[in-house]
Amino acid sequence: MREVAEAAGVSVATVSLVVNNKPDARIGADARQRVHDAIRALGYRPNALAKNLVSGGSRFIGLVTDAIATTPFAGQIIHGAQDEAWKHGYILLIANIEGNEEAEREAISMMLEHQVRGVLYSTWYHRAAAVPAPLRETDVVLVNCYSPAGDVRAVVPAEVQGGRTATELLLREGHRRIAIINTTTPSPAHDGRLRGYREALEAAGVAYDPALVFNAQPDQSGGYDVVEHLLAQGPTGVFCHNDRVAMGLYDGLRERGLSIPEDLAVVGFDNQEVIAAHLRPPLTTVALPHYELGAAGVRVLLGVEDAPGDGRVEVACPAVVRSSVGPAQGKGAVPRAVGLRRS
Amino acid sequence: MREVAEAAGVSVATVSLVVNNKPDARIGADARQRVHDAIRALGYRPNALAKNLVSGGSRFIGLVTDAIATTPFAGQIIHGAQDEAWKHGYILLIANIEGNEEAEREAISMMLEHQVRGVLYSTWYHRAAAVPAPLRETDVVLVNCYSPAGDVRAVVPAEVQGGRTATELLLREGHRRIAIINTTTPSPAHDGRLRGYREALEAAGVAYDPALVFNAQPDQSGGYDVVEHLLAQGPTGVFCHNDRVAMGLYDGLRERGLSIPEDLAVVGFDNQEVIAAHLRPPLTTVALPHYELGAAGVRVLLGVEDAPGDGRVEVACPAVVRSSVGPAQGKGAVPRAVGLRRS
DNA sequence: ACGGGATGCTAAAGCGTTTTAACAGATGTG
DNA sequence: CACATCTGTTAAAACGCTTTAGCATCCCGT
Repeated sequence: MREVAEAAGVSVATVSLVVNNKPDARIGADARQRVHDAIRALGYRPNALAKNLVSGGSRFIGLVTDAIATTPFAGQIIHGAQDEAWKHGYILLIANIEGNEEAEREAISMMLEHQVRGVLYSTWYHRAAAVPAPLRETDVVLVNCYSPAGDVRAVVPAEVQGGRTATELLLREGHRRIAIINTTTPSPAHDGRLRGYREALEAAGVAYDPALVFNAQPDQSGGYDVVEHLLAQGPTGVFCHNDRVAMGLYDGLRERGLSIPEDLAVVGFDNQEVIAAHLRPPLTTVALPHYELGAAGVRVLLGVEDAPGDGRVEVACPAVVRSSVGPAQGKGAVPRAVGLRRS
Repeated sequence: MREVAEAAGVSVATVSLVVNNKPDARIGADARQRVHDAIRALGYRPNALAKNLVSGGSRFIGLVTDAIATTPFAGQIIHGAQDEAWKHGYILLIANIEGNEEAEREAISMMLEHQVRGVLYSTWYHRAAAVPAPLRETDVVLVNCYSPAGDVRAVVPAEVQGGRTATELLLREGHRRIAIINTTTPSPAHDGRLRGYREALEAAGVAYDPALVFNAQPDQSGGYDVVEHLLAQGPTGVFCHNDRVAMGLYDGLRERGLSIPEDLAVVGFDNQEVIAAHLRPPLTTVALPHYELGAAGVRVLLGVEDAPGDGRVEVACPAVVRSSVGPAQGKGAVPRAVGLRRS
């Protein structure tokens, strides 16, 4: 910068003024021009480090994730956060602490030392999370998790709305005997989606039948193993806890010569691209809004979007309609294959 | 820091010396203790920004990716890079430019302005890439892509070794009539894997039969659509360009009542967890070492691991054995289902 | 008792910016 | 023509730290 100043025959103060294009700076057109020329000639780049030092704060936002690795989802949270941060002139500092307490401490320290504007603390599946104490020193917002004490702002998926949406996908095609394959353990997803399921049923005037509620491991084998019991209840539609369960279900159904959606309409959850979009038939599902979660996280952090009174913002889980749901046929009992195709 | 100095009754210089634990600094035990106490009492944290300013460089490594979004893979590259960077005391600055030229320019500028130690430029699939000019101002290493001019260090997957490995997986179970379902367009993956396939065949003394080489869209539908032609050639094993093609193949085979691996042994490529691990039967495949690519990228950048003469390091693609490959049975023609199961 | 080497600590410069107060010169005003 | 105002520019302090040269002390050997 000093060099630029010399080359342009002005002071560094002037250079700073023109570089930052200060609105109330009175700089002559010619001087301004000379500075620009000098900058170009010398290939000058401002030093962001110094800039931050003097301004007292940085344009960094920290993102700590508990398992960027384990799941394709984490990538979307990062992506959403990164896009949104970028939009506001911020840069993401990411740290991924694979459940390692010490790594977590270090990561947080390093972020604090870099004077981050704030940090996003995210988990790869929706759950309660304890906010590490040092984080209290800065602004924090929880992403895809929440503090049971409710004392920290959080951005989470709207599980009950998602459950409702999934169920409505079936209801609106005339299905009345709708099963749900839930997970085995309580969690925001387990409880919320079940609640949404019941709400949708009630709103549609369909009685809730506990016999139609199944619990299974939330993966392919879980979906595969539950088929027998499921079929025994004669549903015409089923809402699976996630796409992988649906994938297992597809296999089980296929082995029995049953076809989707004719014999059984199935709705998944998560919208895990690789699976959902490419199953045969493509799976109708409800998306977990990971990208939005990340983006909303930085908005809340930056105060662009503000959280309601309780500091908890729920992001909608939108329906993704593909081809695994068709109109309800006949009723009860194990349905048989009938014509009527949907594209 | 000044406050700490006052509280401890020493100068800031002393505090600095203590904090950084300088080896050749002569500080009395008592003064050292007082400084530590003061630090604890005041909850002091060094300001990394200032530290970087004075040291002239930062502990940042930039990572620019072309599509963190599009694929679960990118996440692994980030993860590997982040872990390795962390290990060496570096922090990742990530920017994701969805093919947007301007975003790319800005991202690079911002990294340069932050005095990054260097940058990793990565693509989500293995291909040739042009290095943006401004990047020449710093250290760059290409990850999962390469500069055709060969003037920039690059870390890429070992496609031909991968192709060889995949083929050997089949060969070693006695298969001799092995088909390959490749992509339709030339690319490092297309060419390299085919070459590996031929090398493996040759090494095993099996004649190369062009009729066994198929080209298909590299996704489920591609795999599904090619089944007919494939079966017409009566292979006992097939090497698919990727796991999604294998997934489509599974569907086509199942519809024809054929079973895997008894009627046809199949090997995938990529090791896309969600698919490979959960297909029925679980898919034997060859992994694309994304995590390693990211990690090796920072190692090369930091000079911890040095690239060979041509500046190109190839990372091995390891076999991931699951259950879709069994011993070869009978020979030629469309095989019929036979007992012999593998778990 | 005295010079010399350790030992313990500090003053001050410097890193690359931003920002504020102030100055010199030009221009307008009464 | 003297004064107030603008206009264009700059000097200098500040941001929080590192680092080097140097200043006192103190201890030791003689």
